[in-house]
Amino acid sequence: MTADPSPPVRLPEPPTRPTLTREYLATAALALIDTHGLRKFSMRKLGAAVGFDPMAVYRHYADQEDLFDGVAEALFAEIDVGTLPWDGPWRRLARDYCLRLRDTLLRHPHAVQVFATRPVRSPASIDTGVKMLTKLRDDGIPPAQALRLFRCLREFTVGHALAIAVTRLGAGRRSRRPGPGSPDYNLLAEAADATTPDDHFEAGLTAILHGFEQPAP
Amino acid sequence: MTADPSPPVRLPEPPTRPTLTREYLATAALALIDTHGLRKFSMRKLGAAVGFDPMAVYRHYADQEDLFDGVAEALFAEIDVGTLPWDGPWRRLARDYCLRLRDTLLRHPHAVQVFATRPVRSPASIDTGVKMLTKLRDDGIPPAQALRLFRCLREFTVGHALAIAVTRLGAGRRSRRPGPGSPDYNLLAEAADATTPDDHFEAGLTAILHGFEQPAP
DNA sequence: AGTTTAAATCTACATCGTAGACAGAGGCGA
DNA sequence: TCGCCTCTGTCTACGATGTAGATTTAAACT
Repeated sequence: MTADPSPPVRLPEPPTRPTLTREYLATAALALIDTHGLRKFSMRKLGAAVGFDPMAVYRHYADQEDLFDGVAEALFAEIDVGTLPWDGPWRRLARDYCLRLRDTLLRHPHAVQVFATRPVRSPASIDTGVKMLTKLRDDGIPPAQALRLFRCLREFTVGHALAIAVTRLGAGRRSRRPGPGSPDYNLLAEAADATTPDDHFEAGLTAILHGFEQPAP
Repeated sequence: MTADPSPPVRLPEPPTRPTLTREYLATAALALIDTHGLRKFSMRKLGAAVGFDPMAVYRHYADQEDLFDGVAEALFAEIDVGTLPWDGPWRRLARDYCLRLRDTLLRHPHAVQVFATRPVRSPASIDTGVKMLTKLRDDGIPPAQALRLFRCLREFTVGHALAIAVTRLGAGRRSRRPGPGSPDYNLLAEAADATTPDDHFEAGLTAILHGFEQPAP
């Protein structure tokens, strides 16, 4: 070590900084959003957070909209659709897909609205759609009807995740819920006390899944 | 006119500029968002658009978040729940409520995400909730179960409106859908051609409405 | 009239998204 | 090997933006 004459100090490890990648930037952006919230996120902070120039991101994404598309893609990738029960009955497959989607989104409450506010058209997403429709068709469900079913499931699931994320994050920002005995303790407050904010989700899934059993007349 | 000595000129009509109101600001903000998009909206533009100082808005709303709460409230008011068929069967009432909510949101595609990303806790919204639960309870549905049902309906409806608004606004931003004959014309594209982006909505409502018929065991 | 108070205005600041010019490094044909 | 080209990252710059704070104006009340 001390024998090397020319450089006065050999840094212990040039901390492997090859180049930036779209994928890496997207996941880094997601991590930033997770920890500091969507409101505080900025392109410059992302560049700085990964140890590059604040403007470096623009070499890989045209603008913030483009970056957020990448974040949505990263979220979809996290669902890991490959490990879904593709060989089981289609109803279970669809149900598990929705549960996974919900869990994934709720793991990133600050990023849910990024996912919810854009149509995800990534190849991975399209492939999954094709695979789903193919399976349902093989089980006798016409693709058009299957697509309608999945649109329902997806909109419900995303709407649910968004609602849950938003109430969890915004908790405390507004008035507390009235407790029993308060003049505002109405039927709604009473019912809210008798439920959890999310104990309707699986029932909703079941309802949609069963409502689509019989094909359109 | 000319006899009045003290003011040199009497303006023909002081164009009725009394003071700003929270409500007026909220609807003006909604109008601005409608015409120029949420992205281009700013607090200063709102102040200027209503003919006041750019900073005037902050006298009535603490910050942008607060303003958007007001915008969501204005959207809810536009549903005009008072004219719903409160005397008909509850299923029809709930269905019409969802349809109205969807139509209202889709009339403001740029503002849907403002509505979707906050829990609306306005008095008007709470009153509606109480009225709904009361009606359902009178029809034999336990309030907790009714609340679960309405959460499903609401999340589905908002999720749907958001999805539709987002695809309509973003149309053209990305690759066109592959046409028949293209190598990418897969089962998904085929099914998409056989459906409209929203012809599943009413079926979804029906499914949820029927799935909740039998109370939890 | 004088005083209190709310509403509106003005100034100021840090930050943001993004455009555009510039720099170094690696590849590649000559 | 040389010169060139392209790709990535850097730097500077500009016009907004959200919001804090001091200041003015006008209305309301005593």
